[in-house]
Amino acid sequence: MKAPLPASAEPRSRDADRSQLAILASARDEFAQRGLAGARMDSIAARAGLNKRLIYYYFGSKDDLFLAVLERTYADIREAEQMLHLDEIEPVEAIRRLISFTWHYYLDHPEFITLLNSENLHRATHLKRSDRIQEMNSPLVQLLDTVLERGRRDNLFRAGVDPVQLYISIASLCYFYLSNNDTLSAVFGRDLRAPKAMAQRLSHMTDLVLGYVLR
Amino acid sequence: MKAPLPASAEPRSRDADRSQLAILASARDEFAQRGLAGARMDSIAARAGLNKRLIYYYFGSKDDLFLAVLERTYADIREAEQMLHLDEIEPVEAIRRLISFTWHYYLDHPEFITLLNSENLHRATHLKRSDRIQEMNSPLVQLLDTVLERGRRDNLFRAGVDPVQLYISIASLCYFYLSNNDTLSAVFGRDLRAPKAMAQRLSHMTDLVLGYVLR
Amino acid sequence: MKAPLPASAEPRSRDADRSQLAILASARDEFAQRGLAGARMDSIAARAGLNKRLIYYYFGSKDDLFLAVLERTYADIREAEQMLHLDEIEPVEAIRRLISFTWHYYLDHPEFITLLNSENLHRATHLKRSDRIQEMNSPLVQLLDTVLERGRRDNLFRAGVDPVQLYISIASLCYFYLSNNDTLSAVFGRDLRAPKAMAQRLSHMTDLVLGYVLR
Amino acid sequence: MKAPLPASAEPRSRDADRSQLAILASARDEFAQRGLAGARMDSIAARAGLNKRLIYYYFGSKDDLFLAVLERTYADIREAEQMLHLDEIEPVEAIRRLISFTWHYYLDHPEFITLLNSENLHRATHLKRSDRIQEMNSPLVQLLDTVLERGRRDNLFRAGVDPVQLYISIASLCYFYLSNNDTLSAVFGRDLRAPKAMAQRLSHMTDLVLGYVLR
DNA sequence: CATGAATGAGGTTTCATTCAT
DNA sequence: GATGAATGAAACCTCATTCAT
Repeated sequence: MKAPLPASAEPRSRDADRSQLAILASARDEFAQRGLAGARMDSIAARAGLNKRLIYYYFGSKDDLFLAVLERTYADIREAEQMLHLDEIEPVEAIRRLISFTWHYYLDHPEFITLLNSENLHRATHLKRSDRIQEMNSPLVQLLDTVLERGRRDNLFRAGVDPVQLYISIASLCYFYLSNNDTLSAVFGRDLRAPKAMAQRLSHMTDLVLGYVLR
Repeated sequence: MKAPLPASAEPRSRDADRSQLAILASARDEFAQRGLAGARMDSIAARAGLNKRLIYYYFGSKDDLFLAVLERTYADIREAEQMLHLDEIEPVEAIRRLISFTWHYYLDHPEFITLLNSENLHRATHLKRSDRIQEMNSPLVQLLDTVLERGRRDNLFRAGVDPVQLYISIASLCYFYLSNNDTLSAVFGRDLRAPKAMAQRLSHMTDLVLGYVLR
Repeated sequence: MKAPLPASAEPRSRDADRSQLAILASARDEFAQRGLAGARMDSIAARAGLNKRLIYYYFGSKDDLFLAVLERTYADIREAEQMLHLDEIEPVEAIRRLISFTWHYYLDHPEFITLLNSENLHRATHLKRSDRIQEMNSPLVQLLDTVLERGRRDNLFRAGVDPVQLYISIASLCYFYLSNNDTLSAVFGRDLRAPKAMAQRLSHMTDLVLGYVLR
Repeated sequence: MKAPLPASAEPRSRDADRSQLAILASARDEFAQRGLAGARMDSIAARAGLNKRLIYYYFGSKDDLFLAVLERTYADIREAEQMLHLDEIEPVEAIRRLISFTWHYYLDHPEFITLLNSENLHRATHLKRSDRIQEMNSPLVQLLDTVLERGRRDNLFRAGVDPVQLYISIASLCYFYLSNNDTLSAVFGRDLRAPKAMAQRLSHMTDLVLGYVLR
């Protein structure tokens, strides 16, 4: 999950690229762990093993850096989604795969959740400023639409299911359980992160969604 | 939405209770708007119309104040839940009412969402320190269990539904849509807060859950 | 050493006297432990088990309270000195007794040392303001003079010993060892508070002074 | 007396060493004048002509700065002691020189006394944390031992004199008179700082110590 | 490309003291 | 006589950012 970030476009200098990537990676971790206000530019520099001044040289400001991290975060998940190939498998299996993918992606990328929470606390002000905002729209919604359509045509799925709503619901089910795990565990007095609890959750979510879409 | 706590009064009130409540109310708003790290003690004092020193006099520190706000936040929702009386209505209606309540409570109490997000960013460290943590457990889980049981006995509901999982799922569906509304709206390029979208969401969530629990 | 302070002159109210004494005692301990700047009015009130406002009622301000503590501290040692009766014993024994008394008084009253250090840090500004400053002059200097005179007349002691200088020297030897005990122990790497070290110190001081005054 | 550390320079010096020395020098003066609790970081920065933030940049905290000042204070006196060469002169003269040096060092370095008093008020907690504590042990104790041994071999000095005790006693006699000068002057009602009084004191101390060590 | 030095503004917290009863 | 409530000033310390090399 904290694998080296892939290199960007045209390389000017190996060192420059490496430095920028190191900053992005350490910024992602720091913002994810402490939130935007809680993150420290000093910590980001220290984590990256680079001078603080360099962050400003490459990214301009804390907020701009945060946006850069967000953009990369979205790029990463969109890239991972490319591997799903929901259009190549049968509808029920496609639904299962989408739930499983969403679940495991959030699980493997906890920074995704806390970064989005931070951005939502800020009313998406950074994202709205982004030039690449249209690239962030998931192609999965479109794909899910065709999956639902195929399922319905096969008389398996119910009609009238909105793919956007379903996509959001699947995200909801996975996201909330993980994002609120600590408070839920504290309040319920049990460890919702235990392997058994995790398996039960995935199973429940799948039952819930399939119970709904299947006729 | 900020009803339970009375607004701050004229200064020099010499009314300890009123001062504490005013601080709690303004702290709740400030923490909710800016997060724990982003909140400013100065702003909290100003919002409450009281001297900053008084916050420390009554609450000790920023973290202790945050915990006090969390405790009250949980107390508020638990109190609201008392009104639901899920045990007095028929199972399908009870499910509908639970979803509707959850949805509208989050809608009317946006601070609930951001406060919990802040606490989860901090791995529930404040809550774990609370003496009243056991009081935060929702009685709804127990009630939901009896609802499911009644539904099953009437041959309406499927068997084997875990009330904890279902309770979390209903919370998930409502919470995520609202908590991530800004980023979702930005990325999808449409206003998910529009009245029509909101109505569709409530309808979808109800269909989803009922589609699952009904045989 | 922290024995209840003796009651003052005309009693108005038992409670009033008791409160004032409690404040003085707790102030003495707080000032002694933390110095004037380091002492906290809150702590003094808490130690005394009384309301902070009462301190101002009785003593006016932190500095005035400090002076009150100093005055009492001097009064205490002057009172203890009354018991010495140096004029009733033979000269050599009188010298021994004076050294021993000084040593043990400082030992039993560590607050004496730190309070005086605090006042010296402040260039004796409080004492100079005191009305009772003349009462603080030790009668021992006068007594020591007669002791030295008797010793010289008996042909035991050398002539020309200034009683003020000797009085200060005896105080020096006892005071410094105790006041600087912690830094000395740290630097020398040995525990100068150990019983054996303490006994050796008293013995050395006695030898030093007697070695000087005896012909 | 404040010689060793160069005075602060023009701002924007961009000279790390000079800045650190300027901070140390001004911190030494501020701590010496007001004690640890009474010292103000603002004053230290102002005295040094540097930004307050820089103090934290270089020294971390008020307590760490205080320790740095203490370490330098000890280093300074140890360095001065190097010049004494007690092993190169005859025993009686060596004793005289040691007393005179101690007296004049304290006289020229009043900060030495108040800094040590502050550290003793804090039970040597800073020193105990120091890595360089062993460097603070005075080589004079060892030298004094050989002086005493030589004097005894020449049949001049008495036997059985503990060099540690004597070293401490000499320090006591000089230190206390100066450290407690203000309260003593106030109580005795005479100016113990007057040149004549100062000369008498040095003379008395020398007589006292020599009267003891000489057979 | 890279960095150590430096800073102004502002952060949380503390303090002696006063107010109102 | 006694107290809880309240405060303005200032304390220590932190932060994002810029300077100078």
